[in-house]
Amino acid sequence: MVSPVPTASDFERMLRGASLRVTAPRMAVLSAVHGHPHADTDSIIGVVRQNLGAVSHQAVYDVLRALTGAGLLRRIEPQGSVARYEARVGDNHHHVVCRSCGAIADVDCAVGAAPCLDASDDHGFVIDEAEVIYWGTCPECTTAAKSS
Amino acid sequence: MVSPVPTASDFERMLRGASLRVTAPRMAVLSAVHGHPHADTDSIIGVVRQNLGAVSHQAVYDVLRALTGAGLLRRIEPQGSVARYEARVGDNHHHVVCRSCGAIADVDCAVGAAPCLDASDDHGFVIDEAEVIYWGTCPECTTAAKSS
DNA sequence: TCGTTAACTTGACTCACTCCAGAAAAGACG
DNA sequence: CGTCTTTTCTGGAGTGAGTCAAGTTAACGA
Repeated sequence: MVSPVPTASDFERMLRGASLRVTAPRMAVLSAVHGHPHADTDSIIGVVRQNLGAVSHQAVYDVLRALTGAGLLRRIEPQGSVARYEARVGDNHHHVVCRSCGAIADVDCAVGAAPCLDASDDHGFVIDEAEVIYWGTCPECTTAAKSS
Repeated sequence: MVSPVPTASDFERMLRGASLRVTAPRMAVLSAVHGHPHADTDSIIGVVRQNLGAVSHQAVYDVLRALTGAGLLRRIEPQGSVARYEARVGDNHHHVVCRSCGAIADVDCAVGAAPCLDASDDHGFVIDEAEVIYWGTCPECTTAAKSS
């Protein structure tokens, strides 16, 4: 794992490690996602443009797909929400989603280290990943609901 | 639980039980979803039209939403797929999705009865449901990959 | 420095899904 | 059974995330 706040050269190293060309849009996207976990594509475009000026939305979509494919980012899309991206990859962690405000938080896996990778092995599928989404209410919304 | 192959009167009972009016489109949608688990909206529209003749897509969307809200259907939408509906509700079960062909199968929960409802209780969220999606390769695609 | 090839720009387009207003049907009540 | 109220259905237009395609630009290895 790189340092908690990766620098430009960290990003560059990541890109080269994945045999991807190092370009300004890619650096900016990588940085934006590291700085704004669980951001949707639109927010990322916003952040990237703040840093770089004009970047086409298409470029951001391409970069996000390339980085996701290379394993540098992870794409999550809870029901009823648009696609979101996060930079925490490689560790098997999951998410809690607030039903009322859509907030997302990371949760480490409950059942040990590589926990939920065993289904009751049905149907002959070869399972390589288990994705868990917890649905609930975040502290803010819980408080708001109580006081009403 | 009703019989494995619910009849029209079962559907009617379900609708009335949910204080929903009994209409032909609703019956047809309910029957279509029971007969085609994990079908997407478009397929459902197709099946409904085969049985009823002309039905607006809007009606089907409305019905699906009403039935989902009433708890008679469950909506699932794995990443990269459009919304799908299934009739198995009430029991906490999960899904395996094939990465290559998108096939979906039901899986009972691995870790006991109401299993994964405990996250490592982070962030003060009040969790009411855990949704698990297993990603992997279905038997057909596994075979196809091996023989290539 | 040059050529190759991947990456970016622009702009049109697709497709699932939603919104709206009016017409029709279902259920309740006398 | 007939009328009234409420809910649902129809048809058509609209929205918005995401994609496709063609052409230009820039990264990087030789």
